[in-house]
Amino acid sequence: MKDDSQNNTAVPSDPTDNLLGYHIRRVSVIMMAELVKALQPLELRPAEATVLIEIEANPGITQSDIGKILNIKRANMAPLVAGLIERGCVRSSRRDGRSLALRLTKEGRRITRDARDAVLELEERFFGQLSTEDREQMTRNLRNLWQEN
Amino acid sequence: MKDDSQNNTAVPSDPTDNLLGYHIRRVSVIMMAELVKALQPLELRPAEATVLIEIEANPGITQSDIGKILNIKRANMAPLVAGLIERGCVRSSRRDGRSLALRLTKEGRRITRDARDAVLELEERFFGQLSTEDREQMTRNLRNLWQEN
DNA sequence: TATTGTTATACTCTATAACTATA
DNA sequence: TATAGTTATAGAGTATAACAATA
Repeated sequence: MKDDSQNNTAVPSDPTDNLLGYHIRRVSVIMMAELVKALQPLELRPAEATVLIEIEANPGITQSDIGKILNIKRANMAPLVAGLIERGCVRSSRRDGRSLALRLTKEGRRITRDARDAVLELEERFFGQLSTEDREQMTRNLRNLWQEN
Repeated sequence: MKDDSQNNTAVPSDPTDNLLGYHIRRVSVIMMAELVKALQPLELRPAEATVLIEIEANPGITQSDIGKILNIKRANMAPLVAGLIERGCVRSSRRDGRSLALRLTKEGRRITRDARDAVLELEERFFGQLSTEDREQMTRNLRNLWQEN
């Protein structure tokens, strides 16, 4: 009944319909655009917000370790962190002669709380329609996929 | 037993662990990089391959309609299609004074077949570890998410 | 020798604006 | 007036290379 191999209606065929990768990409693009908008009032970009949240959860973490965790290159971490320091959100101290340990300032904690609220609100708005089971299963599967590849 | 709210081990906490959006993003980035590599031998970029596959499935489709379906702006479709025509993969004919109807050439059909093979091979390599049920459920959920947002 | 941080820079992708021609 | 296509261009994100300082 659902066989449309001899489909002669005017409905255009959609060769991407069964490609999981295609749908991941489309969701990712829309979601990132929404995230940019959600963080705009805080004057934070997604990478900056994620770095702040990572520092908050791991005070004293090294700049290079954050880059490794979040897959941000050293060369791109430098100006990003410099901006956060200049804005008074982060302070850095020498861990040894090379590494910089990062911590949030009071202002940094405030803006990080707002950023996390914005992220969680977007998560709910975007994925709230999914059942808890579907959501947990997708989270588990996707986490495994990127951590293994 | 699994409560680590009083965790005092050296394992760094991971504030992104439960964020579905974060995992979608990480998977998307890795997957797109793999797709770029998989299409490199054909000298196609992901957008070009997707456009070819769309034309193959809908011969005579309009350049602007492809852009609408794949979310590619007119201004970016123009040089993309021009390149495919110059390479002898696509031919365009006037549908009316404004619109261009696109079709694959013989060479275009060959390279499109190779591109689709590469895409499907990557899908299997990347998502093959998922159970059929999980894969279908993710596909369904993600398709709904981007088509509704 | 390898690692950390920094700077400069190039490349890709995507977005906007302006224009022509046609519906 | 709105749509289709084109061109030029700007911006964001990410990549590489080279360098200094330190382990």
